[in-house]
Amino acid sequence: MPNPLPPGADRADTLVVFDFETSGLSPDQGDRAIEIGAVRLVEGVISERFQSLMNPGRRVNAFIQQFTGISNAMLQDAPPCAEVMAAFADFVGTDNLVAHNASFDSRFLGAELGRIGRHTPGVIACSLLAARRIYPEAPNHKLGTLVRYHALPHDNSFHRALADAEMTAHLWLRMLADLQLQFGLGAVPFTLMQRLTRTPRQGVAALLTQACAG
DNA sequence: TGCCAGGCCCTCTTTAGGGCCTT
Repeated sequence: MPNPLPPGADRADTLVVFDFETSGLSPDQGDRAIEIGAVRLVEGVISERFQSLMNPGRRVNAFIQQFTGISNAMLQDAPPCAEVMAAFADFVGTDNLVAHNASFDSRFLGAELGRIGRHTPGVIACSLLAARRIYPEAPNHKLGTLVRYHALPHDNSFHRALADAEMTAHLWLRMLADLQLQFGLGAVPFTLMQRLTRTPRQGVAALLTQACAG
């Protein structure tokens, strides 16, 4: 179901978590999206899923095919990027967004939507930056490591867009739950998570304590 | 498991360098 909350509702558990598979690391170097996966969270529950391969109009290299399991044959039969991204923009609507290492996914989101004259008005938060602050003791902050570290649900389908988006959503919800438990917060505001990811590590406890008191 | 880039973040820093993350 679409987000039923009024526009502007400040909840970190109601948004769209998304992930791209791409032909490389930089849209500025000609790399394109080849798959997008997303889940909509509504008050902490996955209510909708979005997934599609997309044909970038060029072949992807052997490394990407091996890394993602997405072959050129699969992409040849996929709808074009423009069609998929238009549908994704409609799916997102005005919701806020979350991605793991959002600086990467937001660059591709902006590049692909820019090609079709669309944009998503919501703000993008980063689960990687949040995890570095909430779990500084983790072995590292790769998505797969954090999923295993917290024994979060997964089906071993790493590096596919929908699977990674679902794992990111579970990680995000786990972080919200841990903050609620540790600091006695109610529903965690999205704006608080944004501030968290911009706060130096040594200032995180003070920020959350202040949020709890306020 | 690498390269391509770019933002974040730590430190043997700030007039910089390099590791971590993403595909």
